[in-house]
Amino acid sequence: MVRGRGNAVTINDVARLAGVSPGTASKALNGRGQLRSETRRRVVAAAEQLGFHTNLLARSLQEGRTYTVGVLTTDSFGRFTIPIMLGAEDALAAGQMSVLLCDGRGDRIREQHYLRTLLGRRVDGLIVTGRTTDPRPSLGRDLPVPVVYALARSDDPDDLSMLHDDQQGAGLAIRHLLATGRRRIAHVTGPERHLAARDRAAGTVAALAAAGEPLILDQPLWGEWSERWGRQAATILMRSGAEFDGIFCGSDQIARGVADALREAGRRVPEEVGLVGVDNWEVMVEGCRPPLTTVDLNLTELGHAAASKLLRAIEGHPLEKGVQLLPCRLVTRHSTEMSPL
Amino acid sequence: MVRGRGNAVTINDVARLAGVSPGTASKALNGRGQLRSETRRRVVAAAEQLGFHTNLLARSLQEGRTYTVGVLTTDSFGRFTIPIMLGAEDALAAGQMSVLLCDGRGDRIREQHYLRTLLGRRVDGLIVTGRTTDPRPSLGRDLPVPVVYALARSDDPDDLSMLHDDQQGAGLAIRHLLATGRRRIAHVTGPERHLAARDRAAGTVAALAAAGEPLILDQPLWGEWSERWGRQAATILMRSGAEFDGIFCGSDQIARGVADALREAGRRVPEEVGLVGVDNWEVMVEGCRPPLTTVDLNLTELGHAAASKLLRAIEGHPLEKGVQLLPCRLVTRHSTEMSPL
DNA sequence: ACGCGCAGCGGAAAGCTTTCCGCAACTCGC
DNA sequence: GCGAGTTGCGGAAAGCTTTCCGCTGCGCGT
Repeated sequence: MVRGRGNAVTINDVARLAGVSPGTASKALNGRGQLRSETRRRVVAAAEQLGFHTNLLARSLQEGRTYTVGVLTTDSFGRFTIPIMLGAEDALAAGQMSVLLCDGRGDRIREQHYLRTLLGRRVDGLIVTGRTTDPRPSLGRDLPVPVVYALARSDDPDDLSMLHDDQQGAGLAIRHLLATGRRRIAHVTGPERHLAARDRAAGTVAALAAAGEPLILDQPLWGEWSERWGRQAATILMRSGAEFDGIFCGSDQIARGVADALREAGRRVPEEVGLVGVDNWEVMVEGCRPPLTTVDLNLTELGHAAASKLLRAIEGHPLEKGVQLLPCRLVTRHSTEMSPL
Repeated sequence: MVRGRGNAVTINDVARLAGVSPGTASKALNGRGQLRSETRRRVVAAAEQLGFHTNLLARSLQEGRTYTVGVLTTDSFGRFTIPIMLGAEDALAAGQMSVLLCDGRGDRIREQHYLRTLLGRRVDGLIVTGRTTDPRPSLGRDLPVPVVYALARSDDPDDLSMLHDDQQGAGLAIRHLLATGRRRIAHVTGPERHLAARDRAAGTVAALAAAGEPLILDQPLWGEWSERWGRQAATILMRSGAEFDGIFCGSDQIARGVADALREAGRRVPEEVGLVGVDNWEVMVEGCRPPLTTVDLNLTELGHAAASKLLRAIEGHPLEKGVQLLPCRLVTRHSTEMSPL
C-alpha cells in the first residue's frame, strides 16, 4: 500500500469500503457510540486493509488539543539536559504525548521565536530546561498553556520551577564522610558565581556545623568545574599544611582531579582521605581511581516529575507555584570505604 | 490578552476587526494576493492588537505538510546522538522546521509505535539515528515520507545511510603518527564485534601497509571502550617486550587509560610515545595528560548534512540511496608533538 | 461614450476528523 | 397490534486556515 503525500487514505475511504458513513467509521475506530459489533469489525477490517492511520492533525484541530508538549532548552542540550529529557519523555510517552524539541541556545530572541511557533502548533504544555540553577527570565504569565521549569528557575515566583536540592545533597555527602570516620573535611568546588556552587557550599557548612566539626581552611576552595582545578586544589590543600581526611568536591570532575593529585602525592584514597563528588557522571566516577562515591542529582526523576506535573496541569488541575526541590541521592563507591583509623 | 485554551484568537476575529473577509485577512498576513497596502496594514494591526498567532494545525491540514520532521533514536539519546541532533536541529531550524523527538530505547515494538504516531502526525520526513554503525533493520520501503539514517546504517541498501568514515579517520591518525616521526605503532581498540572497531582497525592496517611500516604485535588489541581497558592494554604492551613509539587508540577513553598507565610506568608522552584517540570527547581529551590528539568524527556536520538531504527530499528532489561516508578530521594536541628522536 | 482589463476583495470549498442531533427500525410490554 | 423506549446509524456542522474563482468598480484607450 504505497501512497505518496497528498493521497493518504482517509476515514472516508475506510467508511466507503466498509459501507458506512464517516461518522460511524470514526466511532468504530475509536470505540465510541452505539454500534453493532459486526459493524465495528467491518470498519476495523477496512481500515486494516487500506492501511489507514488517523490524521492526528485533523483530530487535534477538532479536539482542541494536540497531545504534544514543547521542550525548550535554554543552552543546547548537554550532559544535564539528557537525563531530564529521558525522564520527561518517559512520563509523557506513558500519557501518549509527544515531544517537540527546541534548542534556544541561550539566545532570548531565538527562544521567543520558538515559543511562538510552539504556541502556533498548539502544544498542550511547555517544559523549560537549562543546565544551571540560576534564575532565568520567565516565559511570561499570560501563556495559554501550562509551563514547568525543570532544572531551570524562573525569576517569576508564580511559575513552577523544579530543581534538585543542592544543599540537601551536600548534607548527604558530608554526613556520609562523617559516618565513615572523617573529621577534618575540606570542600573544593566550582565558581562562586554559580548558585549551585554556593548552595553546595552552604549545605556543607550547615552539615558540618550541625556535627560540630570544622571546615578545613575555614572556607570552600572556589574554582572551576574541571579536573585541572581539582588537581590544583588538592595541591593547594596539601601545601597548606592543614590536616584533612575527607574532601567533598562540587563535581565529579573536580573529585577526579583531586583523586589523581592525591594518588600521585602518595596520599591514599580512601584509607587516608575520603572523597565524594557530585553528579554521578558515569564516565567520571568509573574512570576515577578509586571509583567515586558521589551525589546523584536524580535528574531523570526530576524530568519525570516535571512532566507528570505538566500532564496533570494539562488535565486541568492547576499548577503549584514557586520552587520545588527534589532530594538528591548518595551513591557509595570505593572512594569512601570506612576509614580504618 | 490572557486567553485560555478553546477561545484562542482566530483569523476570523482579525478579519472582523479589520473589516475584511477571512480570506483577505489570510492573504494580508501571508503577503499573498492583490491587496491595497492600506488594507494589509489594517489587517496586520488588527492581528497585532488581538495577539493573533496562526493556528499551524489548520494550516498544515490545508497545506498537506507540517514543517515537522520526526527524529527516531534507537538507543536513548546519549553522547553520540547529541551532536547529531544539534547539527540536524540547526539545519532544520534554518528551514523553519521543527523536530518531533522520539526515543525508541532499542525496543523494536516501541519504535514501530512511534513510527505510527509520527506518520499520524504527518511529519514531512524522518531521521533515524543511533549510536552504532552496525546495520539495523530498515524502517521499511513503503513509507509516505523520506527517511535518512544518520549515524545508523539501514540494512536495506535502498535507504540512505549517512555515517562517518572510520577507515579514513584511522588513516588520518596513522599518517599523523608517522608524520611526527613514529615508526613502531600499536592499535588498542574496542570489541571486535563492533563494526566501528573493525573499520578503524582496517584503516590502521591499510595506512601502515601503505607506508611499509609494521603494526606492533601484528594485530590490534581488541578490548572494550573503557579507560580500564586502556590501562590494561598499555601494561600488556609494555610487558610484551615489543618496542613501540606510537599508539592509536579506538577511543578517547581508551587513549586516556593508556596515557595514565604509560605515565605511571615512566614512559613519556609525547616524547617517547605518540598517542591518538578517537571521538574528540572534550572531557576526555582535555582531562587527559597530556591533552589528547584525536580523530573528530564530525558528528555535528553529519547531523547537519543528514537534515539537509532530508530537506531537499522533502522539497521533492529524490533521495540518493546507499551508504554515504563523511570524512573525519584530525585535531592535534600535545600528545603527538613532533618526536625529538 | 463604450468596452476592455485589472486591481481589490468576498464567498465558498477543501483539508480530515469528531460530535451532536435526529431518524428509522426494532423490541418489549400490555 | 400499538405506544414507548432503545439500538444503530447517517447527516451535518464545527474546528481554522488557505486557495480558487468570480464579482465589482475603476481607469484607460480609442
